[in-house]
This record gives sequence, C-alpha cells and structure tokens, in this order.
Amino acid sequence: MPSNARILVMTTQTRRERERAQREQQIVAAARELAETEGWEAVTTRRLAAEIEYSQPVLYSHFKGKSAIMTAVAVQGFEELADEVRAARTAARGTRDALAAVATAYTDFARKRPALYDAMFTHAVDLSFASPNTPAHLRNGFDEILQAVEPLAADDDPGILTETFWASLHGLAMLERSGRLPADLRGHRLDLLIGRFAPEAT
Amino acid sequence: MPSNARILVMTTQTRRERERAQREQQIVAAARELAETEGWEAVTTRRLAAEIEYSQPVLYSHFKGKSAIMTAVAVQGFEELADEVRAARTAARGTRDALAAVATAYTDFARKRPALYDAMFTHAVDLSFASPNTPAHLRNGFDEILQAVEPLAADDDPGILTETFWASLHGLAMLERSGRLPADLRGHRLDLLIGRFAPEAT
DNA sequence: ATAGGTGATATAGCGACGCTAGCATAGCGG
DNA sequence: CCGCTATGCTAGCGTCGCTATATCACCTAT
Repeated sequence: MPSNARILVMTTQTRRERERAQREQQIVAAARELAETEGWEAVTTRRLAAEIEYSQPVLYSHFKGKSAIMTAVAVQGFEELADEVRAARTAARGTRDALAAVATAYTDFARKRPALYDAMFTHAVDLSFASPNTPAHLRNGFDEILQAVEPLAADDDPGILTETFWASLHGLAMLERSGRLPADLRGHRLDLLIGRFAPEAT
Repeated sequence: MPSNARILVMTTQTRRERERAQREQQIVAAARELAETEGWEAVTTRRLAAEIEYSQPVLYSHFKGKSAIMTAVAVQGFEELADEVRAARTAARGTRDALAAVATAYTDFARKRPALYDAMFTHAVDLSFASPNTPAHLRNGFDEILQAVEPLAADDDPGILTETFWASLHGLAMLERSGRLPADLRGHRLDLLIGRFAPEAT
C-alpha cells in the first residue's frame, strides 16, 4: 500500500531527523559547556566528538567546521542575553532605573558567562550584524537596549545613541574581564556611565 | 695580558649582545608586519623563523613562546598609541576639543592598526594592568586620556571617569571593527559620546 | 699554531590540531 | 530476500607550537 508505505517512510524519516536535530543540539551544548568550564582553547573537535560519544567526522555532517559550532553557541548566547536584558528592563520603574537595570544585566551577563560572551563578540566574526539579513535573535538584544535608551535621546538619534551606549557597556565588560580595569570599582563605573546618559534622576 | 683579554672579551660580548638585541627586534618587527598584512592567524613560528632567516628554535632562545612575541608587539603598540593620543591632545585648544581629539586619535589608531590593537587587547591577556607593577608604557596611554577627562570630572573621581570613557572608546573601536556597528555613523557616535562626557562647549 | 672546550644554531621529531578521503555496515525499498 | 543508499568509522594529511639532540663554529689557553 503506497499510503502506508508513505506513512512509514515519513515516520522513520521524522524520527531520524529528530535524532539528528537532538545530536546537533548535543554538539552545541557540549561545546558550550566545555568552553564555560575549561575555556575555548579546550574545545577541540576530538574532545567534542568524545563528549557526544561519536567519532570526529560526524561533526562535519552537522557543521561546516569548528567555527560554525562556535557560531551556533554564540547564537544561543544572543538569545539568552536578550532575555536577561528584557527581564531587567521590564522589572524596572523609571527611565533612569531602566537604563541602569539594562546596563547591569548586560555587564553581569558578560561577567558571569565569559566564554559565551567571547563566542558572541570575540570569535564568531562571521555572524552578520546591522544589515537587513541580520537574524532576529541578534537584533533582539539591541532592541532591548534601544527601549531603555530611547526615552533619554532628546534631540539625538535614538539608534545611534543606543549604539554608543551599547559600545560603552561592551567596552566596560571586555576591559573588566581582562583585568584591565579594577574589579572593585565596577559599580562606580556603571554609575558614572548611567549618570552621563541619564543625567537627571527620572 | 688580562686587561687586553678582558677588553677583547668585552667587545665581542657587547657585539654579540648587540646582534642578539637586533635579532630580537627583527622577530618582533616581523611578527608585527606579518600580522598587519595577513592577520595574526598567518603568524606562525615557522613563518617567523623564515622571515628572519633563522631556524625555528632560535625564537625560543629569545622568547618563552609565541605568546611572548605577541606580547612584545603589544607593548610596542601601547607606546605608539600613547604617542598618538598625546599628540592629538596637546594640539587641541579647549577642554572639549581635547577630549574629542583624544577620542578620535584613539579610535583611529584601533581602526588603522587592527592587528596591533588586537595584540594589545584581544590577545596578550598576560600583560599586567592596573597594578603597581604595571610597566610605564602601559600606563602612559591611560594617563593621556586622564589628562583630557580630568577637567570634565566635576564631582566625579577623575580616574574612574577616565576608565569609563576609555572603555567606551574601546567598545566603539571593537564593535566597529567587527562590523557590528555601521561604519558610516562612526563620527555620529563619537559626537554623541563626547556630548555626554563634555556637555557644554568649552 | 693547535688542541680543548663552550655556546650557539640546525635537524628531526613529538603530540595535538582541524579537516577529509575511503571503507564498512546497517537499514531501507523493491 | 537482495541490492542500494547513506551513515558513521578508521586512518591519514598537512600544519601547528614546542623541544631534545646533534653539529659546528668560535674563543681560550697552551
């Protein structure tokens, strides 16, 4: 019977595709966990293969190469960063509070997930940005910051001001993480930055 | 004759030391040039050895490893960055102009020498910073920015404010270089940043 | 001038890396 | 039940940073 045969084929196909998708997620999860616990230099294709209990070449049937795996991890990171920034922003009351909450959430994310943040911004340069074909998850984080900055833009372009504020947060996160700024003054620096972008207590 | 012998030994010693120092500089220069023309991924120890026309192991009689060579390049970069920022600052008239000049000089440096800037901030994490034993060249650049920021500090701590401003410049430079901020709005972003740190036209 | 000693340089190789070619095998369709 | 497809494996290629060992040139002292 063709209909039964088709259904059978379909189900085994879907099962296989499901298993394939699961394994792909396993790879990404293993890469992320390994990077977060031992750093990206410990993430090798052999190590990843051992982690998912498959041989090394199967990675290349899922991803074009190691950098594609890192990019997949980065995409996960962008989703989570957007979530955390959104949560912080919506929980805040006033305009200035919202900006401070966003800034704190952002830098906290970078500090608490350094390997993930590295994948997003230091590696994975092939990820498109600020262009029409930018994936949605990549824009979401920016839009969250935009929401907090926009009320403070006054005569300035909100988008450009958001870019500037975002860059400041990124710079703070990067320099702090490499030990180039004293860690104990982190709160002071954030306060000063907020003060410059939201002068009056609103 | 012991005196003649000593003198002979000294001169050959000093000649050797001079040659050694020259070769060491050759290594650093080769690494820098190779990185600036083909990127750091093209800088391999074999490639460097070929460039200075010596065998690979001689590199390890000068430097502990490849990362030490990159650190040496980074130190050169810090010296030059400090020079350029100082030149820009001393050429400026008013307070706000000085801040703008410093900001432009800094981001221009990062944009025009991306490989050098990468060595300074993305690689070479082992370079000590913000600690008592920080080498002088590393502090000079910071002090230059401090000179421009200090008059604008008002009630805020000048050092912490400088750290914050510096981080903003660093973030702008990094995000622009990876294509995450549109290049054509670079001037706009700098203007907005300057406006936030030096509100009134002084 | 020459033998002895010392330091500097090169050859060769180690283990690990990202990645790929080619083979075996398991599971499907007819 | 047979043949095909495609999936995953073993093995290996070229390159990486780095090092152990050998060789050789040069300086010292007789």
